[in-house]
Amino acid sequence: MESTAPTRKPGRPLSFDRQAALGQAMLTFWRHGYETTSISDLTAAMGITAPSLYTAFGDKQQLFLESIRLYATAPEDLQHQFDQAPNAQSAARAMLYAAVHGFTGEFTPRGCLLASATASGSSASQAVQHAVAAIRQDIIARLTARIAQDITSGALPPATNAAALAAMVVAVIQGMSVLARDGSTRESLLGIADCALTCWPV
Amino acid sequence: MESTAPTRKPGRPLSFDRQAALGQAMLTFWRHGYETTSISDLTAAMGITAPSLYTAFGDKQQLFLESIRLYATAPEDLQHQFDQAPNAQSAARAMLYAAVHGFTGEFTPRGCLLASATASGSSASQAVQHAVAAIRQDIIARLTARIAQDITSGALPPATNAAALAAMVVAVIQGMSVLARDGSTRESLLGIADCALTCWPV
DNA sequence: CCTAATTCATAATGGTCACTATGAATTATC
DNA sequence: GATAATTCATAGTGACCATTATGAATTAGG
Repeated sequence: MESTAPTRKPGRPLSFDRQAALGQAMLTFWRHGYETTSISDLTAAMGITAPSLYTAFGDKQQLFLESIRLYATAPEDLQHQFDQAPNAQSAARAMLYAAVHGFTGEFTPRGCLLASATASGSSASQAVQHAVAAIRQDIIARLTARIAQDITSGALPPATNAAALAAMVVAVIQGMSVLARDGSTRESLLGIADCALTCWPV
Repeated sequence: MESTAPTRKPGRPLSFDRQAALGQAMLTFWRHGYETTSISDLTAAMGITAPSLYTAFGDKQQLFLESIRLYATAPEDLQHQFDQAPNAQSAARAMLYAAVHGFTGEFTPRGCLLASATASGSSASQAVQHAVAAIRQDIIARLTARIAQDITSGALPPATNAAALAAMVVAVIQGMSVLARDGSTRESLLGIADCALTCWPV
C-alpha cells in the first residue's frame, strides 16, 4: 500500500470528473430505476456523451453496479457500526432512522435505490437483481449475527428468533421505501420505525 | 340494475376469452413489472395479436389498470373482512398471512404485483404509479380506522398510534414482497409476520 | 341476403433502445 | 518533435418499442 502515485496512464485523460458523473448516474438510477433509465437519461444527467460513458464505465450494467456500490454503505463499515453499537436493538434503530432520513432527503430521490431500482425487470436484468438481493441478504446476515451475539451474552432472551427479527427490520426498511415513494412524510416513517422497534424482546 | 342481459353489440365478437387473457396479462405484469413488460411479452402470454389487445383493452396503461383491479382485493371486500374481524390485530394478522401466502405461491410470480410493478419507472408512467399508491393508501386508511375502532371500544390502549401501526403493517407487507422476490422461503416470511405482530399493544 | 359494425391477421409506422464505427484532438513517453 | 495511447464529438447501427393502417372475415339486425 505504498502507491499514492496515481501513475496516470498514457493517452488523453478524461475531460470530466468521473466521480461526479457517477454520482449523477446513481441519482438517476435511484429516481427512475435500472431498466427504466435510458442511456440518454444518464448522459443528460452526467453531462457527457454516450461514447464517453462507455469508455469510462463499460456499459449500463457496470455503471449500475458501480452506482449501487457508491450508494450502499460498504459491508465492512456496516459491520463496524454493528460492532460498535451497545446492543443489537441500538444497531437496528440506527439503521431504521438512517433509512428514514435517507428516504426522505430534500435533495435526493425518495425511497431506497436498492428497494426500487430492480424491484421489477425483464429477465435480461437478472444479474443486477441478484447483485442487489445479495446486498440485502448480507445486511440480514450481519444483523442476525449481531442479534445472536446479544442472545449469547444474555442481553436478549434465548428464545429470540434472531433471523426473523433481522429480516423483519430489513423488510420494514424496504417497505418504508415504498411508502416514501408514495409520498409519506418523514414523521410518518419515523412512526413506523418506532413501532417496529417495539417488537424487540425485553 | 336490471340488465342481466349482456346485449351483445353488433359486429364480429371477440374470438378469445377476455378474462383469461386479462389473467395472463396480470401475471406478466406481476412477474416483470409495468414499463419493463413489452406489448410483445403481453401478446405472447395472452395468446393474441397486438391489434386484438388494443381492441379489447385500449392500450398498455388501461390493460395494467385493469390487471391491478383483478389482482387487488376490492376495497369493499377488504372493508368487509375488517368489519368481520374480532379485532384489529386479527385483521392485520389475516392480511399479513394472506400476503405471505400470495407472495410465495407455487403457480404465481413471487412477491406483490403492487409492490414491484411500479416501484420504479420513468416519468411517463406517473399515472399508474399514482394508481397503485392510491390502493396502498386506501388500505392504510381502512386499517387505521379499524385500529381506531378498537381504541374507542377499549380493546386497545388510548395511547396507541393507530396510523403508525397501520402503516407499519403495510410496510412489512411491501417489504416482505421484496424479500420474497429475493428468494426468501414462506417459513421465513411467516417469521417476519409473526415478529411484526408482536409489536401490537396489549 | 344486405348493410352496418366489429374483430381478425398481416404488416408497417415513427421513435427510442443500448451500443459503436469513425476520425480528429489531446496527452505521456521517447 | 515524433510516436503511441487514449478520449473526444459526430453520426449512425440494427433491434425493439408502443401503436396503428389496411383489408378480409365474421356477426347482428333489417
